[in-house]
Amino acid sequence: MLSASIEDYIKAIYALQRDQETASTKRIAERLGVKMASVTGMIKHLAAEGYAKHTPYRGAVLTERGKRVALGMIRRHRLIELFLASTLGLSWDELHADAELLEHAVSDRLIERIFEYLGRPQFDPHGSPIPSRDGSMTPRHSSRLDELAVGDTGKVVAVSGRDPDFLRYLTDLNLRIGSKIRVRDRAPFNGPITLRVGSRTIAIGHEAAARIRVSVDAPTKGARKPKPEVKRGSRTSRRVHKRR
Amino acid sequence: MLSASIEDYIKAIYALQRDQETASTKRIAERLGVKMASVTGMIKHLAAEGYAKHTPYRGAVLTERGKRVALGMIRRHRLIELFLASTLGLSWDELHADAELLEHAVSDRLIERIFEYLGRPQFDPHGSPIPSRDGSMTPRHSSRLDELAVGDTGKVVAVSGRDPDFLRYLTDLNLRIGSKIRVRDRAPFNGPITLRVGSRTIAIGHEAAARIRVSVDAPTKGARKPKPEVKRGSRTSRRVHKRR
DNA sequence: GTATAAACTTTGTCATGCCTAAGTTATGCT
DNA sequence: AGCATAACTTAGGCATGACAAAGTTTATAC
Repeated sequence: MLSASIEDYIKAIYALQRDQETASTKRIAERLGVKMASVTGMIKHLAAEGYAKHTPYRGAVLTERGKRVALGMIRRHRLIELFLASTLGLSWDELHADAELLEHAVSDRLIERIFEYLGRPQFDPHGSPIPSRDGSMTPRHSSRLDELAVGDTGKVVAVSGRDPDFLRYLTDLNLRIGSKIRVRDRAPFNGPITLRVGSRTIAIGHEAAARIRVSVDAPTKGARKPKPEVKRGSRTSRRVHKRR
Repeated sequence: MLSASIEDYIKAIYALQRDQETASTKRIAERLGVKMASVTGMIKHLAAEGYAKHTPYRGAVLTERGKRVALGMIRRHRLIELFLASTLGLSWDELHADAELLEHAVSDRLIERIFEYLGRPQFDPHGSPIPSRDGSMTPRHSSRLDELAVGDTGKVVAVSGRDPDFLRYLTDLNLRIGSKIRVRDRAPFNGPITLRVGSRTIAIGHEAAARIRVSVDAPTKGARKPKPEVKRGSRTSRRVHKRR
């Protein structure tokens, strides 16, 4: 059995190396709230145990074995989140913290029971894919909201942050998984993006928009869809400023 | 925050001092699967922290503070068991082990959500009372099955072991919480007790019967209820021997 | 009333997983 | 190139929670 600490380190390295190529000591330390020296020590341990490879001063990379552990943890985490949401009705901003605690304590048997109970789900309450037992994930065909063009319509399929404040902010804007949206305007110079969500018109900053994944509808007749011109948006319309 | 170890020790001492007056080092060690030396050390720590009082060579007794912690843990444990049974449909022999792991990882917030979700329940799946937040428990008016007289009828309200084999044995006999039973015979010399359970007639040993709590029906007209003569039973009937 | 066994405590050790302080390597700026 | 600085590692320590070995107390038997 792996200790909770080891599991956390492996998860952290996995998440970091998804973005950068390699997980630096500093980033791991920040993520886990420990000092860099502690990370160095643990990385060595992980390397000795065959979960990671360590190139001094260059960071850590998971081995296949390490990745398997990481995917297992993510599976647990996401199933627990979905389970808590489905049964207790926890809102998406509350889920992460509790799942983080529980993921180390739930037996494999229980995880599989939960998996079956939920009907072998593919996605968690944030729209992230749940790895299967063998580590494969259903990929998804989605775009970042900040890359949509004016006039595009689509549906929110996932968000990529877990910060409760961010998630509550989205809830306030009526944005949740499944929300239908239409891009009304994109202010230039990375300004806010104006959206139609249900019957409301909202404006959202680029940073937030980049964390929202949307499946874009195929353009229908009559709808003009300017080619995905990412650099600057139209400057036509009234901007809406009611963030926060 | 208390460590999982400390919580386990406090729970163990609580359980032991419910039976004996005081929890001996040896019993605690057996219960927790650690060596006596470790127990001595931890008891000292608990005493220093104000959770227990330690009289050397005489064992440990919880303080009020310690009892409060213990009741909190029992509350968590039982709510988790009931939650897992209600949602995932785990059988009563599977519950204890998982609850034991989870009770250290579930946040207070989550426990209260579970409590509400379950409709503020009073009893867990084994019929044991769930302490309220302030530590009080609904007492129950029940008798040990081995103390019933021939002819008595009643309903199983609780069992006091958590051993999966024992619980599965009861399930095999059709005995579960709520089962209606009638005592058909009590063999002498602590022999088996013969019961009617639904449409089946079963025999159960004294040891097992002592772990089963029954709420006895008030005697109705026509039913003869010999005064609770515990020492020896009638020797009338065919005995049934199909244990195990 | 002493011998002996069982229960208990003391002392010293070990593994984890964290820390601080101090030293080393890599990088980027001039 | 040379040097400042950020990133990283090393070394030494500390707290927890376990253990084994050895010593002490209590209970029990004779």
